[in-house]
Amino acid sequence: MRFSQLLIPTLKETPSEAEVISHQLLLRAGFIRKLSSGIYSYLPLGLAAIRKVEQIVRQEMVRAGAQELLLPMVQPGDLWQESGRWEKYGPELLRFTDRHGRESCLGPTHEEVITDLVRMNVHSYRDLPLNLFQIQTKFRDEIRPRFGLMRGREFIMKDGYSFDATEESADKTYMAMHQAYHRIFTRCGLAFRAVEADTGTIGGSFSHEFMVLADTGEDTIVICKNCEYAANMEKAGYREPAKPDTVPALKELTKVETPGKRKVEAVTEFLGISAKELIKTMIFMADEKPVAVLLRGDHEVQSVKLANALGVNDDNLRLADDKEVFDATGVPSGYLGPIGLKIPVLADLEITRMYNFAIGANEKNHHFTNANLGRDFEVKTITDLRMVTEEDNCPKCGGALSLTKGIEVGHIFKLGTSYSKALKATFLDNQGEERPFIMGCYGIGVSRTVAAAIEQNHDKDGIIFPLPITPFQVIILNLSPKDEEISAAASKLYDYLRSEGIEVLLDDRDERPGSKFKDADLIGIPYRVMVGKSFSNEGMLEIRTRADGKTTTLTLDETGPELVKIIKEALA
RNA sequence: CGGGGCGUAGCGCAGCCUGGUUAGCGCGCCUGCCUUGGGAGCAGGAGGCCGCAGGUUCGAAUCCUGCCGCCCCGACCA
Repeated sequence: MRFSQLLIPTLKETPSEAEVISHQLLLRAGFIRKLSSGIYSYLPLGLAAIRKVEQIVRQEMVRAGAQELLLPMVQPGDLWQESGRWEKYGPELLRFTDRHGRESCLGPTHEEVITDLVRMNVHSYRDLPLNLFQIQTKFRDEIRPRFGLMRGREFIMKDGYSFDATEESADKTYMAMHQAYHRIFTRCGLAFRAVEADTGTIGGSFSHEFMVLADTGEDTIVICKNCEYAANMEKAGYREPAKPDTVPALKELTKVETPGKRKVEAVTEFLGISAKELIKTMIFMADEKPVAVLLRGDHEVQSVKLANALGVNDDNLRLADDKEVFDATGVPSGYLGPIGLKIPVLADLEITRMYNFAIGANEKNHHFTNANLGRDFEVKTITDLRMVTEEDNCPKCGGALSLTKGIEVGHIFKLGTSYSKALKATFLDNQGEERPFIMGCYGIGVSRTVAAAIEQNHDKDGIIFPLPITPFQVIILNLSPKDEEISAAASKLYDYLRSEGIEVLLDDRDERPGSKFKDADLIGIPYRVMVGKSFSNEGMLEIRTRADGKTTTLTLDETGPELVKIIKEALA
């Protein structure tokens, strides 16, 4: 394509609305434009990058045995009523009524539709397993869209759904998808980790998130520095340290006055102890009923772990406010402790390794010191309820853990039979018995992947596209469009590369060289060829790689084949 | 939804506090000259319902009220 004919509205300045780097660069490089909050138009370059990712996704899905179809975006409310999600899904589901008064919605995901399709058309184990996917624009009325393509309301997603007859087969499918995802993100040239994710209240057996490692990621993930272990915070475990051989002597429980000392920091400072020698008592409202949670002073609650321990939905769990705390315990917050508490109490595992610790006395302005579990109070439910820290060790190998940020670009999920049961989607097995399909679902945020790639690959001058997902592989800069000799050389190279199947952009604009260099860097095309002065003087062209700025000087006849060679090798 | 911030030319901003002629600046855009290896220079030019609607005032971009939009922080997710 010729630059002069493409819509590439680059910007010299950064629009103030863009906070993260991918958003800024996508805007500046003329890849996207915002229409409305969380809704973007994809301009030619942006679309080209998206298509590249789509193509990789498509190839790997098909390679893994999935087949592509395309499902409707507008979906009848009835189906969602049937699955029970019309009520459950919440305001993220954009609902509307059509002219006949039928309730409808824009598809944020397609479990209902695909399950309906399969239940109507697949009836025998002989037709299984079945793995279907689509690449489509999704709409989720996000509470807060942000970061450009990273979290839009409208976004392009690959969603796949599998149907198996047996657990073994379903697990095999899951593994195949796990591998396919691995290949996809590797091919996209991204640094990523597959992390274990929480399966939530749906109760599926396993789930992995594919996270691109980037500082601007919205999620914190835990990775082992030593082995392959990786998990998100909701799921991350740790290796329990060995119990000390000898239990220290239990000291006498003592009530001390701690006037006005409510926060962990204030209490520990006042008592002259560390936060590791104090147990804090937090009150949560679970389904609007109060529960107390015991944690070591310096630890933080992991709400999903807590929700799972309580058997409630994460959405229905929140920290109690001061009034609720007082109503539930009769004690103002800040002086709570497990001794004599009338509401259900859960404790984090860590407290079983603590002795002679401080706790609230359930009395205003008082705490206990030298409290001990078992002697002074009992807790029925003791389990892992906290955020993992970098002080913890890997649950798999015992190595050091590190917390890093990631962008979730893919999520695979073994669903089991929750949807097939709800929608009565069944088949006959080889014994003639009716069984619900065992399902899995597999998502990839395609537009988000492009944003994530940019987060991971850029410098002060702009984007540095990985070759597999770049909108163009080569950009030729005609530095003197008015010079016939130079223009002819640029065109010749352009034609040659195109005939070799190379995706090439020819900057034929009547602009000064400086602007062309800047735009080429900004757009991030991996290889740049300069045709200018050195061609008219010495008959030489320069190839420059965007990533490292290295240049090679070659003749016109050498340049084309050299580029073809480099690109073919890099993509092999 | 809770908290914070912002709406002035395509983009980035000043002006607003302390109302007063024709609303500025940089970039971009158009024309001409000139220039051509890292966003040149000169000259000329186009482009604004100052987010919208009310109100106060002789007079509102500026003060007041309401609404709308956008961005950031939290809970959600590909």
